[in-house]
Amino acid sequence: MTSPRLLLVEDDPALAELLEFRFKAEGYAVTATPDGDEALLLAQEEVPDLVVLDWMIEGTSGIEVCRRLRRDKATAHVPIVMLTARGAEDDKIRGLDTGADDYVTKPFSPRELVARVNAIMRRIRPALAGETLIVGDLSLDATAHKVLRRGQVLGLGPTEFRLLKFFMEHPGRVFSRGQLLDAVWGTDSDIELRTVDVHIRRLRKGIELPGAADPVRTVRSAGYALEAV
Amino acid sequence: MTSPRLLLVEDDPALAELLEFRFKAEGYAVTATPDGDEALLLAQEEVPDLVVLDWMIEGTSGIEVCRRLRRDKATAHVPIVMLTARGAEDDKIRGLDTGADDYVTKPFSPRELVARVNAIMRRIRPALAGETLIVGDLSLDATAHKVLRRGQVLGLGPTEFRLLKFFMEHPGRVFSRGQLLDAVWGTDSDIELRTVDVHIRRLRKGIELPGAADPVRTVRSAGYALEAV
DNA sequence: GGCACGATGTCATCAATCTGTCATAGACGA
DNA sequence: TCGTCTATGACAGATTGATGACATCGTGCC
Repeated sequence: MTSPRLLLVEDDPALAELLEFRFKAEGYAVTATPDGDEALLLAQEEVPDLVVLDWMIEGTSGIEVCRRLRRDKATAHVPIVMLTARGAEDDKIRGLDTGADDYVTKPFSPRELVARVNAIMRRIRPALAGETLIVGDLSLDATAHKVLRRGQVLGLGPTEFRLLKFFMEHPGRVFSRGQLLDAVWGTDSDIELRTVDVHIRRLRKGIELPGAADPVRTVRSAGYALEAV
Repeated sequence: MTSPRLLLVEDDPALAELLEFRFKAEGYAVTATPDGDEALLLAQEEVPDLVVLDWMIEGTSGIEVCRRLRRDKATAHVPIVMLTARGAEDDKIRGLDTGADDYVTKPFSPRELVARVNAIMRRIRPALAGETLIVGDLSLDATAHKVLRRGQVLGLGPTEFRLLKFFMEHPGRVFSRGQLLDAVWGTDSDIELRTVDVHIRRLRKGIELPGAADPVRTVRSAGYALEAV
């Protein structure tokens, strides 16, 4: 399993280094930058699993970075943890309303920040935190690379496994073929959109059980979704 | 769509009342109790969408409640926000590690707590956090691409879906056929005005329910509107 | 090296559904 | 009543998704 990718945007070199060390110790793949604009570029290049963002940074301001991350479809759903100065109450709330998922007030203990980030990771990408995903009668253990349906072990190919995992991380949501290609195959893949259809079919075939409804919903002219049930 | 259900566990009557008031104002269906054991019973009876839990409460302690909520399969995935005393750093981290999703340190501003709860709701249940359009007995979830009427799932074609979505974004307003073409088909489309009539009919047929009035209003020589009801 | 095998990406084709237009019947207001 | 505007059923063409087949590629095994 790949480590969860964390983008750290912090312009105090000492603090940045400390946090990078801590997060790496927790098993995160950390990319750090002191600059807001560069952060946006990095986020576009490779979408991180979580962003830790200082409010007061060089270049584009923290809230602006937050807003832009939210505006771009690819990064719109990446959780953001803001680091704010103590007492700036309005800033905090504005941050949360802008789309940050959490904030931590300086000065903070690294342990606290790590605990908060872990809590969010558990919630957002349980598979990355070594937990079992459960949607309807499906359960997927990313660590063991195992998928069960009603207790039955299913045999899925690698691509179908990643596809199902992605669906289970966002149950109910509809994704276009392009989004699925980006998420499951990678943004740099150069693959026919129609190929997604074929893998959807393979996934369906892989998870079908007699007497159980097909949880993969086709949304004409929009894409596919995993039925939340 | 129903309001998100929030279970509030707080034994300070004044604070409990204040928070209950605030959360109700935000559109939550609040159930409040001062007692940890009762909280567990209530949570089993009707699984809430989110729990706000004071660390120091009568009966079973906060962390124990948290642990038990996590242990029970039905409530294992319900987000929990803890209220802790200032400075109890270890408690905070223990709380997060136990499975709480967030905590707020007393004394806190109700606005902050509400903002945090909203942020979590956005993340967890987008459908419950205002990303669902609701007009009368219709509800439309754009991310899941689903339309419900009185809880019934409706099957709409792509164009009817876009048409209804547009209407629901501007309930009550009358739009000419030209405006509808621009908004739903795109400004560069080159389509007969009369075609709108046909899709209005298809939309009506798609959302009709026995015993329910037609919410699409025809305004002679002007256009159509979705009845705000 | 040579072979078997599973995985993967593409195609061609079929079936289902959707769409825009018409012609006609019906409703409404003056 | 008349003229105007809307509702409706039918339809052919266009999209879109499902499916089976196939060539390729890499891996492990002999």
